[in-house]
Amino acid sequence: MIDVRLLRTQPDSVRAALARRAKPDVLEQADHALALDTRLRDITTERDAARARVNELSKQVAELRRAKLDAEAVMAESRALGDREKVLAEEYAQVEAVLRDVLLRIPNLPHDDVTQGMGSDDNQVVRGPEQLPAQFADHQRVPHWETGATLGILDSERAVKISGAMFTMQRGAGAALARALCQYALDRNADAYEEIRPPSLVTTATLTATGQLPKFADEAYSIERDDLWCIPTAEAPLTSLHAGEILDETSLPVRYMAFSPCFRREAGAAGRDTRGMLRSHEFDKVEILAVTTPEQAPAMLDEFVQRVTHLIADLGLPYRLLEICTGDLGQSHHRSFDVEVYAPGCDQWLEVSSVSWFSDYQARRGDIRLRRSGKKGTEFAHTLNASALAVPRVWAAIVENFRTADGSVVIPPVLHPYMRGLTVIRPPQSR
RNA sequence: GGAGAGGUGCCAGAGUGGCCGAAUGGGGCGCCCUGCUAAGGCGUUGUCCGUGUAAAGCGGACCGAGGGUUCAAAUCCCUCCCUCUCCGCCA
Repeated sequence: MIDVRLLRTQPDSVRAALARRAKPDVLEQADHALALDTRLRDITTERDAARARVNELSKQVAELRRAKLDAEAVMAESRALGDREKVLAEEYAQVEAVLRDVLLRIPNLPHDDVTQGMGSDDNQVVRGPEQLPAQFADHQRVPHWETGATLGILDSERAVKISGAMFTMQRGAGAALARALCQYALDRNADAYEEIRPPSLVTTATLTATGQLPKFADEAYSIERDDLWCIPTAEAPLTSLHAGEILDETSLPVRYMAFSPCFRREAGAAGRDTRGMLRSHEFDKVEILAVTTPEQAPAMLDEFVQRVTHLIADLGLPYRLLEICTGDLGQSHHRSFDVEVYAPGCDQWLEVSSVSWFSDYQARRGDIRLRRSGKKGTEFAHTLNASALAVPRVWAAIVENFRTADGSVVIPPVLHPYMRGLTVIRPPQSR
């Protein structure tokens, strides 16, 4: 949520920042919010004045009663004011609800350094190779779903039988590889990050804090009977870990990491990436997340980029780092980078991580604040997160990049400790 | 799922309609006292909204959440959530 007071006091600069997102309806929403805010403050003023008078009259009634005098006249005035107050309170609740809904749908203000752009085509490659297909051998040009089926490590058909389209299932060494990737990502960050095993089902409030609700409800699985949602990412429960709390400045930054399943309806992606493991309704991911002071945030963003890229680089996968432009920035994002891995078999750059800084946008929604020593009052914290490792796409990239001429897949050495001694996944006939 | 108990400030805990934003104790912070420590004395200690250039001040709200009754609600009524105990069920 953006700061409504900032919108109130500096509407022009807020509008200018929002305009950079190249989404025309956003400005209309901002203007709508501004109008609602004005109305709400008018109501507040009148309602508080009425309330103040009622409080005063109530004291008079008490005094009159104690003096054994008639209080009926005072009570009558108070009654009338009470009626007026009730009307105002109703309108207040109504306006507030609409304002809240509008505010929840207004995206975050992009950081000044984010490059201007209309969409994903304008994202800038910050680091890494422009794709050079020639350097890949023919035996690497086999899509992972083919290799996976041949090696018996991916059983998409049965996954579909069990759960329907866009679910996947790994078997044997393939299942071990998926789990190894999780373990690897967790172990690599355990030096500074507390491991959390969060719930996979969360409340509406939790999913609202991070920004998935209310605007992207269609993307999440809901469990209506119990008013719960399946998490689309561990970002949701991790961010709400400190919801409603006031953190001491000296305790920041706090760093968390979590393995979790992620559930996505992929409502807008019907027909896309239907084969293999590039897009599915359920996948595993290791997420890292930090809550910081505003000053700590930029350095934390750098730390996240470093950690994620090193993690990928040490697997031996070709990757590149992109800075997301204003037109492609997610709703909650203040600034973000994507890490993409090249998969030669399907000839695609696969997004395996998104590193994001949310400024105080999520913290305001989730009410995560910090207190500075010696200073009165509180302020909103900053949140950042990154996928440390999105399992299926990295799995796919490994199977494609490390496929050898005989159809085997060589396991990256950093994963050997987690593979029960297996270093190469060989075709059945040569085992 | 059934029965019972309970949710009050940083913590413990009092408060059953007005003088309660809330006793008391502990903790924290500040000052004083003491050679040091211990003990002690005095003071102070929440959040949010509106108003205000800001501070001060003023007004409002907050005793799990939401609604209701009343001139007036921490206190009475209703619904929900959560915690604890016992029973049942279960990994």
